[in-house]
Amino acid sequence: MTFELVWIPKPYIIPVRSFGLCDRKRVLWEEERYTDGVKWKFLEHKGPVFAPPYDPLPSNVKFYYDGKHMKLSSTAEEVATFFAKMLDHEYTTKEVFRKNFYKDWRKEMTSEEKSKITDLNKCDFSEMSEYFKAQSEARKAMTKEDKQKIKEENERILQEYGFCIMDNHKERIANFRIEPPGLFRGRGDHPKMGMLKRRIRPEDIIVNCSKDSKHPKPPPGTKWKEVRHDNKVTWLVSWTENIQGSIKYIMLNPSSRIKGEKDWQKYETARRLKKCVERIRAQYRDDWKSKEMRIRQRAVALYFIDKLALRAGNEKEEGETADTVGCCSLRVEHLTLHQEMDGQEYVVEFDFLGKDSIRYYNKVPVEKRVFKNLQLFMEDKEPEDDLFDRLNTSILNKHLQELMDGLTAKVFRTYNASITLQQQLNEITNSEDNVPAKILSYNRANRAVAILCNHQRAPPKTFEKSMQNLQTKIDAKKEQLADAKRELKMSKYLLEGEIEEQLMKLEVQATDREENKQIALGTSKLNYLDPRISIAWCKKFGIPIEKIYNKTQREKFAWAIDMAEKDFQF
DNA sequence: GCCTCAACTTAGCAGAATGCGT
DNA sequence: ACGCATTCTGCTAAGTTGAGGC
Repeated sequence: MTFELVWIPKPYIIPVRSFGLCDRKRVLWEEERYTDGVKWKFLEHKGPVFAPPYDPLPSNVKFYYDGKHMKLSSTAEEVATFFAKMLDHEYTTKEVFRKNFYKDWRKEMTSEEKSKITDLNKCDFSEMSEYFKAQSEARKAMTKEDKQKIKEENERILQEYGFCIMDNHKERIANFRIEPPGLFRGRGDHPKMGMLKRRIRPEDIIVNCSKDSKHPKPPPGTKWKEVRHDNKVTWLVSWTENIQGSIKYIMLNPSSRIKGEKDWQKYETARRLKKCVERIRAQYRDDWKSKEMRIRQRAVALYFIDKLALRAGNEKEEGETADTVGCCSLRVEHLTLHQEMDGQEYVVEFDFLGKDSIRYYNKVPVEKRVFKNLQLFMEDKEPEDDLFDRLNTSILNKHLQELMDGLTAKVFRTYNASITLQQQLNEITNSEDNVPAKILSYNRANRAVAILCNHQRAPPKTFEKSMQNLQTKIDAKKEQLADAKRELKMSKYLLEGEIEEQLMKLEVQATDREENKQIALGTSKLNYLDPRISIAWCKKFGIPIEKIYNKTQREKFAWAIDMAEKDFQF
């Protein structure tokens, strides 16, 4: 997969090799393409910003064990403060959380502390907790000047550590701050919740930069674990985290050339799928009849991935993470088959926890053949058995690769999300509508995608109240309109028109908010919807892009803003 | 064919920043 | 200008993918 044109983002330093086309307003330059997985030729940065060292509690803030004051060693105290800061959270009451915390906390105690502290239930962190609450209040109540000082200091750190130079471009770094120590809280029912996430030191850090760059310096008196010069990868800094033993990275911001180009490429792959998706669908439908079990399973799984936008579903190590599944890892217990339901034939009821332990619940009528296959796959199995016992993501992706270059399971999610947005926009946008009504249409199209991808959120805590407030405003506006109609003034019609428009705007807002109660639009907007669709739509209907994308999003999608014309179709 | 691991994308949430009505 | 509501941003967990070792 190569692209002749390379998009060059704005903050470039020296436009080397800008001999290519810079046609009209597009900012497309022809630049040397790297081959063999080379990601850059020059990379210079200042290294990470470490978490501030532990600041011990003032002596009047006490910890009590079994009702008696006990002075903790600095190390044990630090870990205790992590717990104290979470005291108001429900999960500090969970058995698993407490058990994991206690086990890891003990490791940080002196032998004396270990012998004294033998029961977490006898530990009283409440004074510590109150202290932190007071601190947080004090921070909120700071004077403007003090707040301004902190802001300026943060800005200074950002300017110093938040940027790097990669191949003539000054680029923003995404996460240049090292994750501070604390207690791990996974999502959902995580077996490792409460474990101590340890402090990262310079000795844990691998720095990646180019040989000919000014290397980042470790803090005085420390050393990096390693400095390497691997230009086949995009990260600047990495370290191994102690909870799962996985590697964490510092990488570039989504606004960077390297991320933007990858994003562009992702959508181009999805557009190539568009050209052959009907062929692929015909194929998997045909495969439902295969005499080989593995092929039938593959075909039904692919059908789910395509129709329901399920994730691939890798196997996970039991006991290491929350019990969640995707398509290939579905178990018999996650499906219920209904020969007939609510007047529909062959209904499959899905109920499982997906990524981030978000529940997927759906009732879907399927083709008779799919239904019969599912019955076959579930025959003689226990609820906890795999539905697709002859399939995994590796087999599936190898098959997909044969169907189309660059095709993997996740491309279907991107494709179906983007094509849905495009179709919805084409269908429901009314060119006669005013701007707020058009934006409601846009949000509805976006919502259709979020529902497809099962992007949920907890309803905002203030939801009911905010709906009420809005309704109050609407009522007031209606009254105002009635008043205006009663009055006989020169400016009557002008005024009426204005109020009607304001009322309409409020009503649209109320509809939008209500429909969005449990739906999260952000994820699909950021990761699944080809931004060129939205930008073209804005241009076509005269909607300012700012109404659709905020500043961060406009930076991330700079490539698309540069290249999409009003007639772009996904 | 497994399995493991590195590298990268995708995800929801909490707290900070901003906006808006009074 | 102030206080609350809303939006934005940062954070980091949790996925997917492909390569490489046996």
